[in-house]
Amino acid sequence: MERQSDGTYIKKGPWTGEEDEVLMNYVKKYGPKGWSSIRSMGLLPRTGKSCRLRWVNKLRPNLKSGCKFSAEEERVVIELQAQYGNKWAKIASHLSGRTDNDVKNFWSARRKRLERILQTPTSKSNKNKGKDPVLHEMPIMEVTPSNCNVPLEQGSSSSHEDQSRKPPSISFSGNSEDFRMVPLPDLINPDLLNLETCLPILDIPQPLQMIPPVEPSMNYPVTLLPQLQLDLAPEPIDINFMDMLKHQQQIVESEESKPKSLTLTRSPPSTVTKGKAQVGDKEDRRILATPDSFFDEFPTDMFDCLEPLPNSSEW
DNA sequence: AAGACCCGCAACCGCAACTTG
DNA sequence: ACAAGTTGCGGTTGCGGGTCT
Repeated sequence: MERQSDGTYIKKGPWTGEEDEVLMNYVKKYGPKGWSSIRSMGLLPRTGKSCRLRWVNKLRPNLKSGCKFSAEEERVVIELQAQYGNKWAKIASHLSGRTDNDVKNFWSARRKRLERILQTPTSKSNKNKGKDPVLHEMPIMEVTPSNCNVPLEQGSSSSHEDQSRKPPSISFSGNSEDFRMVPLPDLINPDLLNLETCLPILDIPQPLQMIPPVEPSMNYPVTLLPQLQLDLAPEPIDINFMDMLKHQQQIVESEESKPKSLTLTRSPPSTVTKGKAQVGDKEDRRILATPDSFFDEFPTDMFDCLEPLPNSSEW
């Protein structure tokens, strides 16, 4: 309780069931408005702000409170965050049953996880060995916005302009000395965290997963990151981000157990592609890894079986 | 068993935008 | 036009539960 200058008290902290009930009754009677009058009417010793927040975040009907974000919701948040920035209310409006607070908390938790994973050196990772022994040191895949197919609103991020001038860059290798470590500030850049949206191959709709693994000798020029080749294996893919990271880590570890000469860089041109993909220099090979170029390499009719994504009103 | 640490979540705070008199 | 009140939003913090040492 906090005493106000007018002698009244304002309660803060967790809400009780009784308070919730009073608030529900108020909304039933007067609608979700006039929040300040709840206190002035003497119904609750809470500020109007507090009442509104409680209603919006916990008492509103059709909320998915306590329910973890699904892979699809995660994907939507990531795409919309890239598009709108930290406009949590706007993003939440695309997700039924989610509040801006939910989205905000989800995003910050996700960012913290990534920062930890991408930043933590092997020696420190022992702390987590009980929780997740698979995650020791992650190779960094740096993906710039220019190779993401996420539509960007004008002015949504000032950093995009600079980054778009750089060539698309994906640095990935099984040899630790080949890892390109990205400074933390870059990692925090949300655009660089959008691995799912930057690598839509990992978000393969179900029918596509039925496609058999691609052989390097096939006629279709295919440009795959090494882990993506493995990802095309018949087993189902969980696009949950943490699972994806674990999956990549397992691949890295299995590759590391092979002779040193076998690195995780993509296969030599002669074994990978033909046509425009048949290039040798580092930079061109990076460009080949963009999502667009990846799909461009498939026969145009192979996506006929895919259902279009539902629009946001259907979510 | 106890303390340290980590993590998710609920709630608060400050500010900006909007509304009303 | 302006001030006061209200609402909405994004950032931050503190608490409680779970896990590890």
